[in-house]
Amino acid sequence: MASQPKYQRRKEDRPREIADAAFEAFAEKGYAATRIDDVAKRAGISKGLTYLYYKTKEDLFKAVVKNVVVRRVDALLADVESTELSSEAFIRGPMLDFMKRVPGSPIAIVIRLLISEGRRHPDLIDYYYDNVVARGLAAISRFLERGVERGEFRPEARDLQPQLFLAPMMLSMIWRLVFTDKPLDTDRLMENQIDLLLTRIKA
Amino acid sequence: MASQPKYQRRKEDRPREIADAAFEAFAEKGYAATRIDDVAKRAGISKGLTYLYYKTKEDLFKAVVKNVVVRRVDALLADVESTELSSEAFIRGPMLDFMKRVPGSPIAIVIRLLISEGRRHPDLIDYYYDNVVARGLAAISRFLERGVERGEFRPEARDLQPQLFLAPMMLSMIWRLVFTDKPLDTDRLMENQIDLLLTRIKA
DNA sequence: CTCTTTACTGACCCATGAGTCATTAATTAT
DNA sequence: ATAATTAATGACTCATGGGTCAGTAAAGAG
Repeated sequence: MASQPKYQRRKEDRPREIADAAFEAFAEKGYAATRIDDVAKRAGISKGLTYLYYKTKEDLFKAVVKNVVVRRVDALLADVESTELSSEAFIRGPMLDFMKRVPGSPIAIVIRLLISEGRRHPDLIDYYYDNVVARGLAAISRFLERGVERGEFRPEARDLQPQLFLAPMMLSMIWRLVFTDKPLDTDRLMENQIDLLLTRIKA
Repeated sequence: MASQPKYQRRKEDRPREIADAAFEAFAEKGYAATRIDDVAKRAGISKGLTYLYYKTKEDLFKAVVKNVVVRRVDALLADVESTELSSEAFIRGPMLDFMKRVPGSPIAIVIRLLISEGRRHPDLIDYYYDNVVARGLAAISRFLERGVERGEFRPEARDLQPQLFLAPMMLSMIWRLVFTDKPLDTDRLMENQIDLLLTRIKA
């Protein structure tokens, strides 16, 4: 009867596994209510091991945010910028789809964490702003610019605040985070906003 | 040398004083990081007294949310509904002013608390929804209806989701809560949105 | 097969903070 | 005045959970 080993040493994979487990836990309970012991259990390891890879709970928190963010934003932006559609078709198609997806995605959960815990981690806020918000806003601005150059948008499109595109997405996110069971057709909300904006800027 | 009393008994005022102190503390540190002892100090009383009026920290939390909300919303809605302006003038005037004020007001702080802690207090969420969100949305709907009846708005105005008015306010709130120091002309954001909506619905 | 290294465990420590309660003293009743 | 009532205190308890570390065993070297 060959006794199987009590554990395997997997130096390479542990950090990501722990961060994933922590993300799950934070998503469910929030930062403060999450116990390191619980994270460890989810990752299938002992509590002590967590501290080998992350010196404090705060370190772990930061790793989680950066992980989730980095893994997604790059892919998304690249994907979004590589289309050959007309400006209007692009907005009503891929961009709208993207906006509809975000409120139900892990990004929404990261945002909740930032809203609740962000003030105690200013460097995290900066990181998130630089790597997500600023890049997203810049992408929208570039897109509007391109539309004007192509003659698809009126020059006034350049003066539109990119946040006008994101506002209903934001409201949808918060709505779903807070009022999970209250009805709201968030898809229609975003469609309507896109419609408002397009009729304003279309050439 | 008449020794002054060590304290005064003020059964009537304590609950509100404690709730106010707790609101301050929650606003600064968030729910989890706030110590009952700190609340007591702010209120100028002993920790034990807090427990005479609020059985648990959670009770106190609920009282805070209800307090802040109730004290403001009634006044605001009444004020907002008692104007004799034309629909457009009303939107561009009092309503826009109101929207500009909210992101910097205590309401924003309550919303942060609800986003962070709400899931553990479903009855609070319901309370807030019924007393703030639903009433606000209903007010906007009534207002649109009135505009149509008066011939100031096109009938399609009835189909507008009221949330379209609130979306940029929401984004502004979150922006200010999270990215305190990053620039964003939130006032212009709301003006632009109102403008978009008005050109769509004006008769 | 033995030795060294180190990933990993789990029992432990201890600061913290929610909640309690015996005691004190301000107020009210008589 | 004196007694009865109860608002208010503050020292206490006790569970909790972040963080530590001595010891264990898996992997790799020679």
